[in-house]
Parts: sequence; C-alpha cells; structure tokens
Amino acid sequence: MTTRQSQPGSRSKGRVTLSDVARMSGVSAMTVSRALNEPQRVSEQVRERVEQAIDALGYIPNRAARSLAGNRSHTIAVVIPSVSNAVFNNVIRGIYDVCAPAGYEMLMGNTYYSVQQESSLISKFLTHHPDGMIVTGLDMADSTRRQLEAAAIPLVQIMEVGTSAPLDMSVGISHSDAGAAMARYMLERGYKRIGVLGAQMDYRSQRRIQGFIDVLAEAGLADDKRVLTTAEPSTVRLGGQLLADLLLANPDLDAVFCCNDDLAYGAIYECQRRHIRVPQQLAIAGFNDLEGSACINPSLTSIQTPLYDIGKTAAQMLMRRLAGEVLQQSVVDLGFRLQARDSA
Amino acid sequence: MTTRQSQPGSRSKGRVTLSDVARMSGVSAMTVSRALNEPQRVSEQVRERVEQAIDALGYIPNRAARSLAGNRSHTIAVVIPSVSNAVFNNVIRGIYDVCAPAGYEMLMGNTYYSVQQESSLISKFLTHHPDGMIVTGLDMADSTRRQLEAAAIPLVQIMEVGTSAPLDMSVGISHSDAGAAMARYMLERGYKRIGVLGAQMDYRSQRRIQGFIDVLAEAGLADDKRVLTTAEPSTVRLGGQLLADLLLANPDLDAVFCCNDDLAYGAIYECQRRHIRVPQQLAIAGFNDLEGSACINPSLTSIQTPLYDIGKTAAQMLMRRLAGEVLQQSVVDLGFRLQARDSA
DNA sequence: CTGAAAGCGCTTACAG
DNA sequence: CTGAAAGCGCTTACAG
Repeated sequence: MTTRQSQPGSRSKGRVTLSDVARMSGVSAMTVSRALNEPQRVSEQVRERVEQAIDALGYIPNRAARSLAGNRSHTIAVVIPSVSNAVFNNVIRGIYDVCAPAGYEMLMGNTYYSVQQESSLISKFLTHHPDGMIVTGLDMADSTRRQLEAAAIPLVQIMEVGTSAPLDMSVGISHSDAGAAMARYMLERGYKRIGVLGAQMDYRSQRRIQGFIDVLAEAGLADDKRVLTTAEPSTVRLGGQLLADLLLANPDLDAVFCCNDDLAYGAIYECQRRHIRVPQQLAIAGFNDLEGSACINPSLTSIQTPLYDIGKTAAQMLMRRLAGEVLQQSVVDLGFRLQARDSA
Repeated sequence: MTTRQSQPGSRSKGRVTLSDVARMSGVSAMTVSRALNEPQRVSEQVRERVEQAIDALGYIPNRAARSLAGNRSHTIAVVIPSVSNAVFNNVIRGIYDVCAPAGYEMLMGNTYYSVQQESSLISKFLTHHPDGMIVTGLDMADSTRRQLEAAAIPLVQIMEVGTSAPLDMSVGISHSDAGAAMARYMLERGYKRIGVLGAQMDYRSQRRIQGFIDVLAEAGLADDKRVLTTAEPSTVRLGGQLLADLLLANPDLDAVFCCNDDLAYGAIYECQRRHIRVPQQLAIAGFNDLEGSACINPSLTSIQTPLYDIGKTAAQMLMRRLAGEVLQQSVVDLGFRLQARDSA
C-alpha cells in the first residue's frame, strides 16, 4: 500500500491545468478552452497542437472550475425511492441512456419512500446547482416545493400523471386508471370475490388500489375485508405471506390483484405449495410486468408500464429545455397496457 | 409553463452567496464558512446569527466553489456494469448507506460489461476529481490503470478477490472457489452427468464456471458438450431457452449449475412446463441467492454472496483512507456461503 | 474565536 | 480565428 492520498484539503500540487496546456502549445488558455468545448471555432493546426499537449501532459479538465466559471454544472439530479428496485432500475436506465451521451452527469439518491428523506436529499442536491432535476411522484413537502421553485431549474416529476399539476413538467401514467383497467378486466372474466394485496403503499400503490376498488364498488363487489395491505417493502416472500393471511380471512376468493409483480410471484408460489390451481381456483394478477412475469407458471397477467420510456422521456424533456426550447406539452401521459396471460 | 431557465451559461444573477450571508450577519465570509463546516469553532451567538441569515436569505452553498477552493470534491465515483441488475443494486445500496451519511455524493455510471466503455467512463469521472473511486472487477485496460495510478486517489476494486493484486484495495469473494464449492456439493450429492449454463460471461462468470469445471475434471466428470454459455445478458427467459438447448444435446443430464439465479429460475420454470421433476429427475442450482430464491418451487440451492456487505465495506475502506488512516489490509475476502435448498 | 488576502482552474464578455 | 482581463464562490494559510 503506497501513499495514494493527494493531500486533500491542501492547495493543489503540481496538478496539470489549462494554463500548462496553453503554455506547452503556445496559445492562450482561452484558445485551449475553445479547442476543448467548441473545436470547430479553432483552426485545425492549433487544435492538433493542443491535443498533443493534452496527451503529453495527461491533462484532465476540472469540472468544478468549469461549473463555477460557466455557471452550469452539466449535472442532472435524480431522486427516486430506491435504486434496489427493479422498477426504478428500468427508469434509471432510460434517463442514463439520454443523459450520458449528452455529456450530463447523473447525481442519484434514494428517498426510501420517505417525504422527509426526499426533502433533505433535494436540499443537498441543490448545493450542486444541477442544471435540471428529476424527482419521483407529484407529492412532496411544501418547503421542498418552494425550494425547487426558488432554484428555478427545469424539473420533471416522473411515474405519475393526472392527480395534480406538476411543479414544472411531468411524465408517467395514471395509476388509478391502471388499477381500474385491471378491475374491469377481472369483472369481464367473471370473477366475483376479488381480493387485493398491497405492499409499500406509497402514493402510487394507493392510487392503483383505489382505482381498482372504485370499479369493484360500482359493480357492487367491493369488500374491505378482502383488501390486505402493509407498509413493508414489496418482496416475493411477502407476497406468499400476505396471500396466506388473505385466504385465512377469505377462503372463498376467486381472484387476487397484487399491486406489484413481486407480490404476485410470491402469491403464485404459495398457491403451488397449497395445490391451489391458478387461475382455475384462484386467479392472480400483478402490476409492472417485470421480466420474469412471462415465464412463471402460469404466466402472469399484469399491467405493463413504460418504465424505460418514462426515464428516457423525462431526460429528453430536460435536455430540450436546457437547449432553450419551449415545450408545448409539459405533462406527458405515456399510458399502460394490460398484458393478459394465463394467471387471470 | 413559466420561464424557469436561470440563464445557464451567463454570469450568475443575484444568486445568494456566502458574502451575502456574511454581510447580513455582520461577520466575515471566513466565519460563515466555519459556521457551516466546523460549527464548534465558532461562538454560539455568531452561529445563531449566521443561521438566521441563511434562512432569511435562502442561501444554498455552491459545491463547485467549495471543491475548487478546498481541493476536494466530496464525491465518490462508482463504476459498475449495470444499474439494472439485481446483483449490483444490493452492492450500490451498501455503498450508498455509508457514503450518504458521511456527506459524500455518489457519481454512478454503467460500463455495460464493456472494457472500452469502462475506460471512457473512468476518464470522464476523473474530470470530477472524485475523492475516491469504486470500480467493478480486477480486469481493466492498461491505459485506464495508468490513468488511475496518476490520479492517485483511493480506489477499491469490488466483487472479486484473489485472481490478481488490486491497483490499490479490493473487496469481494473468490468466484472460482465459489464455483468449485458448488461442484463439490453436487458431487457429494451423487450427481454424475452435470451440465453448466452461463450468460453474460463477464470475467467473474467465467471464473465461476472454470472453478466448477475444474472440480468436475478432477473427478473425471467434465464434458465440454455439457457446458452452454452465451454473451447475452442473463434473464429468466434466457434460462428457459438455454436449458431447452442443453437438454436437446444432453438428454441424460442429472444436474445443472446455472451461473446466475435468474437463469436458474428460468430453468426451473422450463422443467415445470416439461413435467421434469426437480431435483428427482434434474437438479438445478444457481448463484447469488437473490430474494426470490427461497420462495420458488422447489426452493433454489444457490451461492449466497455478500453483495450489500461488499458495497458497504468498499465504501468504509474509502472513508477510512479519506480520513487519513492507513489500512492494514488492502484485500478483503468476504467469503460466500453455499445455501442448500430443495432444488439440488 | 475571528478576519484580510490570495488563489483554486476555468469561462464570459469584450476586443481586435 | 485568437487573446488579456476579470470574475465565478468558496477555502487555505497565515495572523492576531
């Protein structure tokens, strides 16, 4: 273990700077800066000399200096509930695939589904003066709302659309519509005693379930006893447990809507263990249509949500605004698709 | 949609700065800075006046200025193959849980399992002058290796340990040992005609499989025909396909090692469809022991890898080094555990 | 416990 | 196409 610490906290030591490159290539710092950022505005010979000097010196530009002088950070802040969630993985990939090629860095943080953690995270991120921000959901603390308004940077609220106006822009789907669509599908298939399983119970899960129940109620088939929810994070294991509990109280159910595919996997596994035939004795449906849902036995009926596209679209909206464009549409509903398979 | 652009690219406009806070609270900028970063070195009255001014003005510190002046960025760069991978999710969570409370920001990027993308990502990250870096694996391009050496920041190479010395520090497990352990387990259980399924085939998958095959070879039970791999990313669907192909060429197999749990899920589902009894007719084992592995039917025998702890330990090693500590141990082997269940 | 001065490494705005 | 000057908003190093 040799010493690799570069004396953090001290004044910089022999770090190669723009001026070093300028000196070596016999031009001004200004010109080196242009050769780097707007190469077409510099003559070819100069550009070549500068490039050689950069290689020879091993020059690495300093983004902090660039941000400070240029008054823009080339950074996008992304606030999501949890990186370790298959749903947000896909969203992040969509954001990343747009931001990275455009030269924007992503600053990412987790709220762990807590409004309070969201607030402190956003405050912290604001100290980076990101050029734009993406946050999850339309609900946030009033103080945070004010901070974001004061920051006056382009902002996209993702995942959800329709429950209230975004602070600036939004892209997502209507979760209550998606829940309602699943309820209608189940009613059409003739199910009568329909249960609901929910975990995490963030705002979007709540709206999913509410949309589902509202349709059942219209059909006179709603029953509070058949709804089982918990604030615990959604896992496969939890799906099995919740189904067991639900069946204990309601042995006569003929269908169950799980507000998440993870839960649905667990519910199907539990049915396998109990030799309950899905969907003949009990139909099961999920939400989000994750990768494994087409492969499980029976294959899972679910709601396909455009996760990757939500991320991609959000990032694109940000990029366009950062390029000075004025967007016609500040709210984008990407829609969902009910994927009917064998389980319901 | 009102104008929220704060004229990026222009000189700053009426942004509240340290000096504004200093003026309002009647102290020097220096003192405000201290009140912010080392509150205990400032008298209580001054601290209070400063805090009031900060609130009144809505002051948000500028990290770019702080980095530039202080010669440290309070940022950790994290380079992983893919955020949308359950394995790395857990690792990231471990890193995050250490870095966030310590006041470090995470800069995260994907290599998509490409050495070339890794190189360009690391170059890009270096322009942020991160205080430390975490990268996946021990293998990297020579040019990147040189760049990292020149940067002279603390570096932890994660996931893998033992194949070669790290550039600076490393934490992970031995993938060939893990593969070998699984092979020994299968031999002990009496399986003779053992197949192998691999996807992605990054260095670590390769070593897993090599370790597995070496043990089979010692027992005189290795057979190239029984090994089926692909560079495609590992998915549940792919697991089913690969198993089908493998059985076509080797109808007599009595066990299959999947170098990933995703593949194993797909393989089990495929067996269910074909009414092949697991493990009686065909044993199946996976790798990584993801959340659902205990719940699937039959429950999956797998290798439990300390993903969260790898992330957490890597971040802790970095934090200690950044605090000036000299670590006794620069290579940490966190070990694995064979989780025997019903499938093999 | 507090402060005046200098400087971090870039880019903007203005010239020519 | 190229450059000299000023400044971005902080912190370091040195005093007192």
